[in-house]
Amino acid sequence: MRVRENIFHLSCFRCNMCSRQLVPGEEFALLPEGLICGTHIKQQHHQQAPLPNEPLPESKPRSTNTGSSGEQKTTRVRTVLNDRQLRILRTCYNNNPRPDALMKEQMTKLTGLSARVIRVWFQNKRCKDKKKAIAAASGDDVISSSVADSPSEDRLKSGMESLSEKDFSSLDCSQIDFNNSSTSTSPALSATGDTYSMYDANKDARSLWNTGDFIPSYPQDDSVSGHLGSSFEDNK
Amino acid sequence: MRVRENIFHLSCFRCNMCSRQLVPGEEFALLPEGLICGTHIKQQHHQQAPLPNEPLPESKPRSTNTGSSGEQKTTRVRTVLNDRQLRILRTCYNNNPRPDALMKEQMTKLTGLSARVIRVWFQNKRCKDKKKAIAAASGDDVISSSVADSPSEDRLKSGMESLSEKDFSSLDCSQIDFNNSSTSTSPALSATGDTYSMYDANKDARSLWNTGDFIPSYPQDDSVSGHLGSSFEDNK
DNA sequence: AGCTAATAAGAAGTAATCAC
DNA sequence: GTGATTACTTCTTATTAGCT
Repeated sequence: MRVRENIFHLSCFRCNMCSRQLVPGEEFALLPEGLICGTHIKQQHHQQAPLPNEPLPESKPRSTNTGSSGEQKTTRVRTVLNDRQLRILRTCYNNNPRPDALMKEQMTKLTGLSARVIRVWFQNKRCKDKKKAIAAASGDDVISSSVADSPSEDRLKSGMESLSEKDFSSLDCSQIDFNNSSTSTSPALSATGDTYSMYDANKDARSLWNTGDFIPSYPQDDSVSGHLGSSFEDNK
Repeated sequence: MRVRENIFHLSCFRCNMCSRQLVPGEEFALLPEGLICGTHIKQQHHQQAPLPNEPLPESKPRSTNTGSSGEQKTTRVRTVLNDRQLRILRTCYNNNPRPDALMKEQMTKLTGLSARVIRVWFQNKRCKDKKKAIAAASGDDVISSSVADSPSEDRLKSGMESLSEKDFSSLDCSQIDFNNSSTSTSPALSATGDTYSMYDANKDARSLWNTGDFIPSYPQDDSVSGHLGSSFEDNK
C-alpha cells in the first residue's frame, strides 16, 4: 500500500491505535506518529484540538456551521479504483452506460465497490463522455461520427443482465483480461462474507468496513469470501 | 427487500419485535436495532427516549392513517422495477392493457412482483398513456399514432437475460418478442424478485443487514422464492 | 496541474396513495 | 376501476477536492 511516497507492506498497513489492518477505501490518516484508522481519527482530533463538530447527528451538511471556529474537516474519502475494477466498470459501461439496479448490484459484488461508488462512477463517466462528445462534435467532424453514438444511443444498447467473472470474460470486449483465466464454471458471485456497515443514528462518526482483501489477483474459485467490501461513506 | 442501501432476504424482513414478516406497502421503520413494524413503531418511540433527530414527523400529515393515531411514519415503499420486469410488463401491456386476474397472477410469478405492484403498475400505465394520447391528440396528429412510448423507455432496452422466459412465452401474449432471446442457458444470477426500497423514519438510522448469500440461481423454474431483490442504490 | 471521485442542486420519471 | 397527487429514485450538470 502506498500513501504518498510511503510504502507499506499490507500487513504493516495498520492503525496505530487499534492495530487493525486497514483496507482500501477506508478512511485513515497518516500522521507523523503513524497511521490511524477512521474511528481513531476523531479521538486524535479531540486530543489535539477540540473539534466543534460531532454534534449534528443531523448529517445535514455544512452551511450551518458558520461562525463557529472549526470548519469541520469534512475529509472526503476518495476511493481509488484499481485496474481490475476500472476494467470491469469500463466494460460494463461500454455495454450499457445505464445499468439498472440489478446490474449495479452485480457490479458491486464483482468489483467489491459499494453501490454508491458504482453509481457515482457511472454518472461521472456519462457526463464526461457527453462533454467529450460535444467538444468533439463542435471542434472536429471526423471524430464526431465515431463518438456520436455515445450520448443518446448508448441507452439503446443492450445490457448484460448478469455478471460473473466468467460471463464477464466471455464478453467480446478485448479489453478484458482477467489474468486468472478462470475456466472454471464456478459461479463467481458468492458474496459470502460480505460485511456491511452501518451507522448509528447518534453520530456522524464514519464507520468503517472491512473491505476484505486487496489482493490484486482475484479468487478463481467461488470462495469469494472476504472479497467484498466497499468504501462507503456516511450519508451527506 | 431493499431499504435504502440495505438488502434483506424476504424471510429476514421481519419486525424485530413481533417477528412478523413485513410485506410491501406496509408501514415500518428501520432503526439501528433493526426493523420494526408499524404497530410497534410507537412503542419503540415511547421507550426510546427522544431521538436526537426526528426531523420528519411533520413530513406527511397523512391524516387518517390506519386506525391508530400516530402515523408520521409514512414510509412509502417504492418498488424499483428492473429492466427485465419492466420489459415483461410492457409487453403484456401492449398485448392487453387490462389483464384479468389470471393474467396478473402469471405476471406475478414471472416478474416476482406482488399482485399489488402489478395492479398499480397497470393502473398508472393506463393513466399515463391516456394522458399522453390526449396531449398528443390536441397537439399533434401525425405523431400520435406511432408514438405511444415514453422516451425513458430507452433505458429498458437492455438485453440478455434468461429468467424463465419460457414461462413467459407460455402466456398467450402473441406479441411477445424478446429481441435478445438469448437461448443460452448461461447462469443468470438473476435474482429478480421484488425489489423494494423505502425510507426509514429516522433518516440517520441505518441498520445492519445481512445480505446473506446471493447465490446465483439458475432460473429454470418459476420458483421465485429465495430470490432477492435487486435495486439497490445508496442513499443520496 | 490534470484527472476524476465525491457532493449537491434541480429536474424528470414514476410507484404508491388518495379521493372518488 | 380512474384521475390527481405525493413521495421516492435516478438522472444531469456543475462544483469541490484528493491523488498522482
